[in-house]
Amino acid sequence: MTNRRDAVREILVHSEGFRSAQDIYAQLRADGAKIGLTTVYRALQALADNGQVDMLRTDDGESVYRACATGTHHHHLVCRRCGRTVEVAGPAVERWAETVGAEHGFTAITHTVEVFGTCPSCTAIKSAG
Amino acid sequence: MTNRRDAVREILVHSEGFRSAQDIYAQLRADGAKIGLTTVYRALQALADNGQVDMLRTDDGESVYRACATGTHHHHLVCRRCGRTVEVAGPAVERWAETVGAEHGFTAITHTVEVFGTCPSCTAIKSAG
DNA sequence: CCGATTTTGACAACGGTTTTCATTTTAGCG
DNA sequence: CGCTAAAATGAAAACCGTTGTCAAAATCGG
Repeated sequence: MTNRRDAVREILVHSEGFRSAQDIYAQLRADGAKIGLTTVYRALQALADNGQVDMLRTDDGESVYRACATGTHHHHLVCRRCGRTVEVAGPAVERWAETVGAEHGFTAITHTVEVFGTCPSCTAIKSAG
Repeated sequence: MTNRRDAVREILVHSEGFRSAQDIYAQLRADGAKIGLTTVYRALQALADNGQVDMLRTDDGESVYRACATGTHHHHLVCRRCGRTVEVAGPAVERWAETVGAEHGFTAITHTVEVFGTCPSCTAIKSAG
């Protein structure tokens, strides 16, 4: 049943930024849920297939997930210090990706775009410290 | 000594697109080189640290490397079938990234942009087979 | 309640990467 | 050249996130 899957999604919905599978699993167990790591992975995959969560790879190859507002295509602006995430729509990038692909005769264009930066709060902290 | 490291770089310099460590290792061995996988990894890390090669993660978490023409900032259009790579400059994306970052008060903006598609040759193959 | 189907989860397997550590190679020096 | 210290090398083990296996448990349909 989808009990466990909902539990997994709940975690994501109530999370600020991206979470890893292991991370979610740990929190679920800490919350007292009886769930296995395998099921967390399966739930995450199902959710990602459904477009209910976004998935991306961190620089060290770990998959991280985030519940997104809609199934609409969008990108992320992620604070590299606190992990805070803002969803950003980028018609310009979509078009650019399509264009450069087409210019070189490529078809079935997809693209990954992630923007990293330091958010306002963390910028303040940094300059203070 | 940097003998092995040069061998690794040679492979990359003479390669069209991104290559994986294991891939490079296999070619080196096929070429008759006496080199270990460990050394290939170490060479690749050193090269990447030096900025002599670009490194990125594929969607399935594998690290792939490529010798780049210059240290100039650019992106890649990668054929998801044969791995053929085209370097593309994208002033539009650069500006877009800066803009969305700034809009949300983020500083020290960086971005990762990779475009994937099926190259002309592979598109032909696909429709043929 | 009963059997069929799906879901679950402990555990093993997998695959790429990194570490370990003993051996080999190189550099410095007389 | 011979010697020693330091660096590089590579085979194998360790790591770690992820995926597969398979038997047990939950759920559905009748």
